[in-house]
Amino acid sequence: MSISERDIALFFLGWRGFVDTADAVLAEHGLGRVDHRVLYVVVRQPGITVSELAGALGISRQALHRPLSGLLRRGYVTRSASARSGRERALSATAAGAAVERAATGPQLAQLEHVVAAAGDAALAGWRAVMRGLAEATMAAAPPRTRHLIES
Amino acid sequence: MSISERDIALFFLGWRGFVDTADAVLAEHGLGRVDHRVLYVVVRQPGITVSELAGALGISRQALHRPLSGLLRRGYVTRSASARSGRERALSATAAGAAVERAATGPQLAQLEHVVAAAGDAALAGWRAVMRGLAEATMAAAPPRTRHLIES
DNA sequence: CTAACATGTCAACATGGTTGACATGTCGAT
DNA sequence: ATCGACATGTCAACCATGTTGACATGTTAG
Repeated sequence: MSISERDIALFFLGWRGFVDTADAVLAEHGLGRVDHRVLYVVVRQPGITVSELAGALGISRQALHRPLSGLLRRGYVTRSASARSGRERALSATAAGAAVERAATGPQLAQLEHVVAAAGDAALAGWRAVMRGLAEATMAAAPPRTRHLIES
Repeated sequence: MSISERDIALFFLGWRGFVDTADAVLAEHGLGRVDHRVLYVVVRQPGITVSELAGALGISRQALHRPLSGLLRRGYVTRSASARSGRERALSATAAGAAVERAATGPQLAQLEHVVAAAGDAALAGWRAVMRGLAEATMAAAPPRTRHLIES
């Protein structure tokens, strides 16, 4: 068994199906994909700085500015002084922010559970191994906080 | 073993690593991600119609118009009368179009091969099973030609 | 004190997508 | 033969997400 060109289509279609699941929920809250990604990281890495967050998402600080401002304005994220340094800001999710993140992430987890229930635990292990491998290259250039997202 | 929240991050990072691989090549040719997707499908489904292509990519006919015009102008894709019906157009890739598609897809296949060489064939089988499951929901609403992309 | 650093913010622009509207040509059914 | 449904081409206005470049402000380290 070896790699087929179809695996590329499979990857694309699988990713699309997965993303669509969250999009449906996010639309009800007037949020976009970026907002979901920001909330996802901030919920799991409370106290993360702006630069670290931008690095984890793989976008520039300027690209982060608009969506982050929106989340701050809606009260989903708070920005406070960092404990380490006064020039850094510590970002955290509010209860409301964590709730909306959970609302978007939950269905995705359920979808994965459903698929794995049919495919088996061995399939999940294989899926993780391949995904880890693919993420490696990108991870090397990413800030430390990024790695925390997928490691214990 | 069960689904973890980290699997979502793993999925995102894996997808990003995979897409970045093709992006690097595409940038050298002055093409974008859409162009790659269009070429990928057209190469594998020669004679596909405009509507079918839009459906397979999951975008509107209007969204397809700009990138497709560009690919026609550059001579990567041809548009001819359909054999079935005079109101349909049959899209096909030229030799140049197939070449640039191969240049972008090749490194992605190599990356997958590399990862699977380390993770093992069982991991690949598991990865495919999970991806197939995730693609299912989306596939149901997609045109028949879409399914051909991942089936024999 | 000064230079490096983290941040906030604005502007101009690229890419990829949406909906709506309208014209053209073709096919099928009456 | 006409008429409606269909596939397409194309334009416009707009949205979401990203880029680079520039510049201001406050903070920390040497």
